[in-house]
Amino acid sequence: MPSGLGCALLGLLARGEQTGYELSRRMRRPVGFFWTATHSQIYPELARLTEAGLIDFEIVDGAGPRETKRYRITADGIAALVEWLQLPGRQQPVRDVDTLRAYSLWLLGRTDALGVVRAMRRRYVEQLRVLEGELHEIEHTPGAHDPSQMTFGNRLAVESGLRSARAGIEWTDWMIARLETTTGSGEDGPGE
Amino acid sequence: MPSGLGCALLGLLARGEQTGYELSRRMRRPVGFFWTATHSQIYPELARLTEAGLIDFEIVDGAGPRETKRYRITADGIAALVEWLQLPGRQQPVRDVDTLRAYSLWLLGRTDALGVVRAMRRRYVEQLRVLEGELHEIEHTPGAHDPSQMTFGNRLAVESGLRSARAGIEWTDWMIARLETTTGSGEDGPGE
DNA sequence: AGGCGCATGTAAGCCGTTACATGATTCC
DNA sequence: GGAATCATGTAACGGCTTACATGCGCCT
Repeated sequence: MPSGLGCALLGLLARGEQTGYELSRRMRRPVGFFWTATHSQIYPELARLTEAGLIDFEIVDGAGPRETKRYRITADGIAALVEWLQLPGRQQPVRDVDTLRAYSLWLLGRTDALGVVRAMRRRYVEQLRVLEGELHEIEHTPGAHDPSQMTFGNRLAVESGLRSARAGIEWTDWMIARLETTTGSGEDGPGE
Repeated sequence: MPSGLGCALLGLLARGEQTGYELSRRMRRPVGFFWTATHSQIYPELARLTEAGLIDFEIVDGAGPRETKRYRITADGIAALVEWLQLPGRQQPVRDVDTLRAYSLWLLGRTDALGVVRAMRRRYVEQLRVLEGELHEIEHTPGAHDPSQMTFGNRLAVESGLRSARAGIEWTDWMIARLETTTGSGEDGPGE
């Protein structure tokens, strides 16, 4: 069974043939909204998937010191991806830096804490803006409403990101309201 | 500057003295809601933080083949944590398995896709239930409304998790509605 | 007698980040 | 002439997971 990155690459190649370079660009956008990887991870992973028979490639002529390879997913690759989709969902490890920061935010004075939270909010707002642009593009492409078309998969992923970004904005707004209105012990920060 | 795990441990020790074992339990719950780590990661990290002077320990007598150490955060440790809190928020790497799956969900027939999405929904509902229990506990402890008390930090983290879980439920509900109502090409799955 | 909780560590291997390395073509 | 894009790889290092390893005290 391929790794998370392997399945991300299979998911991209299920949409059509692509070179390693094209895959690494698509891993930045749009896949980067929910899974990140750089080319130094992608090229070795493509070699592993090839060895496992889940993808293959043909050499085309390109502009570099090395051969340009155009990758394709194989029937075995499609089967592995479909099998992975249906695996019973084990609890995925969570690593949320913003929440980790919030957990220790009581150590900061009110002014500094507000600064940190407002900076977080700005990032969520920016992310929402970008994803709304993506959704706008997707909604005008054919197949976005047909569950058997790949565009539908793009739409599902964007809808997930939108809801995460909105949840982040609501959360930071809630924190800002708490920090602005509560008086606590009447001081600006932990007692000193 | 300590790693993410290092800052999680500093955040726990800022709340009071603890042994490595106690820290590893607290990393499962409640910190596990937003940052996961096992004891095999925690013990080496505690050694690194000790060497950096951010924490120290005293040996107490315990029940094992090795000495039991009770860790404390130092003044340098508090300073490092406060500095980390205020770092400009660089874009954090995202790795969301559920969204990655949704991205390839168009490969499955409608029935199978619904099964996958309903299983995801069940996990979000369960997580929401657990976090609502946490919130109930926290709200009855003193300091939960005072931004300078550590209980306030606990509350911020739980509020983050609650919003994520609710966003997940909304997202899966939206997908379920789409999969149930749309007819697409009139078939159950990609054309074969 | 066996299992669970307390308590601490090491080792192997994979995953991920950052930096190093090369070289053609195209655009400014 | 220089920067960006196309195109592919390797190396070093640190993070993370899984498994191995030990041993006391308490409860059933």
